[in-house]
This record gives sequence, C-alpha cells and structure tokens, in this order.
Amino acid sequence: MASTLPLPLTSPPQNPTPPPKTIITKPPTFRSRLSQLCKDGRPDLARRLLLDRPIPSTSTSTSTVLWNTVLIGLVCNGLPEDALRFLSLMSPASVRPDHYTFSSALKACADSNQLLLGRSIHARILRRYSRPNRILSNSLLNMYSSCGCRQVQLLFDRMRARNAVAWNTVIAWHARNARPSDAVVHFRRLLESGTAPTPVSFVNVFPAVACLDRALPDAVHALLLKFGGGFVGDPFVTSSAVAMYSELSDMDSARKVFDRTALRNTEVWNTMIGACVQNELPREALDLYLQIFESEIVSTDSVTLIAVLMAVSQLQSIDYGRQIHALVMKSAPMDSPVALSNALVVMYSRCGEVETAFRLFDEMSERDIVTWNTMVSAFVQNGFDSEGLMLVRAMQKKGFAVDPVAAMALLSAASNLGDSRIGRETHAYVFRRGSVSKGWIVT
DNA sequence: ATAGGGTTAG
Repeated sequence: MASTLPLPLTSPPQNPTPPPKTIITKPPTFRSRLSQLCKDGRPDLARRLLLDRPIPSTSTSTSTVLWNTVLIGLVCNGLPEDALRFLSLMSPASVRPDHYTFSSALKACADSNQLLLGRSIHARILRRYSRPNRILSNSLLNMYSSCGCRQVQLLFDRMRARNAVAWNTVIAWHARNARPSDAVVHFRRLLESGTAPTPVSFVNVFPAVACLDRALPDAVHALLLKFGGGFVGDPFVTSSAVAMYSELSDMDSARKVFDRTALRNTEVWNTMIGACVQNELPREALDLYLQIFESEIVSTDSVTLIAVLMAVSQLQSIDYGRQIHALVMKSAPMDSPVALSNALVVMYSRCGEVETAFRLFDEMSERDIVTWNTMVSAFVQNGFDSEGLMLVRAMQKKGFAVDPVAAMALLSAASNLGDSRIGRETHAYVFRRGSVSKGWIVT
C-alpha cells in the first residue's frame, strides 16, 4: 500500500515496506498457549502441558505466572476441586505463590465450599503480607461468605479501603442469609460512604427489599434511576428488579421495568415469564413466549421451556402441552436437562394424561429425586394410588430416600386407599426422620 | 491474568 503512494523524490526513504513483524505473526508463547487452552474450555490440557514440560528454564516469577494461568483456568471452568489439587502440587521451592495465586485459590475454596482450606490459605496470606491488598481482602470476604462463615462481618468492619465490591459482597451475604434489614442497612451505608454503587449493588439488594417495608422497593428502584442511568439497561439489574416486583405480586411494576428495558436477553425474558408463572398468570406467560417466538431476536433455552410448561400445567391445556412438547423435541432432541423432562411429566400429569406421563418417565435415561417424586405424585393425584405406592418402593430400591414430598404423596395414597397400616408407617417414618431443618414438618 | 451479579421441575 505504502509503495503506491506518490512520494516526493526528495524525501528520505520512509520504510517502504512494512516490517516483517506485522506480516509474520509471532509464534505463541508458552503462556499464551496455556491461556488459549483455558479459554477454549480445556484447562486439563493446559495443566498437562505445564506439568509435562521437561525442565523449567524460566525464572521463578515466570513459573508463577504460568501456574496462575492454569489455576485460574481450572477455577473459571468450574473445576475448583482440580484447582485446589493443582495448587497442592505447587512446590514452594520452584514456584512462589503471589496475590493472583491466593485470590484464585480462595475462589476455588468458595466454589467448592472448603472452609478449612480457605482458612489455611487465609493464614498463609497473613504470614506473607502484613496487610492483604484490597483484592485479597475481597476474595477472603467472598470465601467466608460462600462457605457460610460469620467471619464476613468482622473482616469487613476491619477493612480500611472498602470499595463497591466489598460492600456488595456483604449486602449479598446478609440478603442470602435471611437478614434483609441488615442487607438494606449496608446498602444505605454504601450510599452514605460516598462509594458509587454498581449494578451488582442493586442486584444484591433487590431480593432483600421485597420482604420489608412496602415503600422500600420503589425507593430503591428510584435510587437506581437516580444513580445509574447506565444500570437500568443492564439485563442483570432488570431481572433482579422484575423478580423483586414479582415476589411482591406487583406485576404492573414488574411489567413496567421489563417493558422499559432496551436490552432483553434470554435470561430477562425467562425471569419475566417465570414471574407470570409464579403469580399464576399462565396466559401472560404463553403470550410472552409467543412474542419471543415471533421476534426471533432472542433465543430460548431449557429454562424458558420449563417455565412455559409450568404455565401449560396451570392452564391444564393438553393442546398447548402437546405443541410445547413438540417444540421441546425440536429444540433439545438429545440431552435435554432432567428438569425439562420432569416439567414434561408434570405437564402431562396435570393435563390428566398419566399414561403419557409414565411413558416419558419410563423412557428417561436419567432420573433424579424430583423425577421420582413427580411421578409418584402424578399417580396419586390421578387416582392411581397403588401405582404410587409401588413406585415409592422402586424409588427406594434405586437408592432414593423418601423425602417430605414423597411422604406427602404416601400419606395421601394411604388415605385414599383407606390403608391405615401404610399411613401409620409413613407417619412413624416422618417422625423418625423429621426435623425442621431438613424441610420436614413434624406434627 | 486476579474480587461481587438474574431465571431453573415435585
């Protein structure tokens, strides 16, 4: 290109051809190969490549970067246990862990719920650094929060430089542990501290405000509009706000938030459809599904189909049910998730087609506890009590223990059959197993 | 290269 330009002859030569650098791509470095493998979802290959490397001719600090790359790759690909095993192979003589190592290790502990290991890493951090940096402190907060340890508050209170991430972590911790007012208090203190809230601040606080003062949800939503004009378009924030209004059964507000969102991805649609189902508005749910279908802009996934099947179950319309079933077969013919098959079984059962429900149940290659409970309840609810009882035996043979849902079906079947022996046995079983913490209701 | 986020069947 440069050679075709009419250059004046007097001017000095100006690199007539581009340097070879821009033509020949540099060979990938060992680190870039590792991180590419991790990005491609093959951290196992990256790990093997690193472990099989003949002799580490690189310096200790370079090694650390390589090890961190694989470690982060394992964590980000949902393999926290492998990450921690890999970490234990890091010999301190040749690889010296750094901030990145520790923060990834803490995330691995958080993801695999390993409090003891997390604590030991915390101790190593304190031995290494007099004061952990902000990211390490936030990683520690997250680890303790994920592992359900109360140390979160103490650690947070002692932090000097708290950024939004730290605040958000504590807000989420309170909200998830059924302390909505503490979550809101920290949200308020976040605003008072002068730290700018982030979209995550709102995502975390929304679930907490639904169960408090009725004025709060609108107040927090107003704050959202005031603080982050940019956040309202965030699909996460939208989903969270829709879910909050749905929880309050304020479907007008939920719909308003949804309608005002420019960027609606599959998850946002799923939340809105799920909100309709939760509030027993199956027609609205189906209508929304139809809109996705016609717009062809966003795609649907198994979560969408599950919600739609629940709506059909509420409507008890076998015609719609069969159509959705056909769509399920078309969209996910092979390995559809168990939850989707379960939802199909529920739908046929609610529409009164127990035989079809059982055929689907019978054809399933994988069944979980919900599958068994669903089919047992399907039998009992449709008057096939003996079949329900027999299926409970089959379920126990497969190693699934009777849980509160199955117990309810059993009691109901016993009562329908007038079988006092099974009724008494189930009652005794419930009493033996019973504890409120396990979801059992003891009477 | 590092921290926090929404929906999911009985």
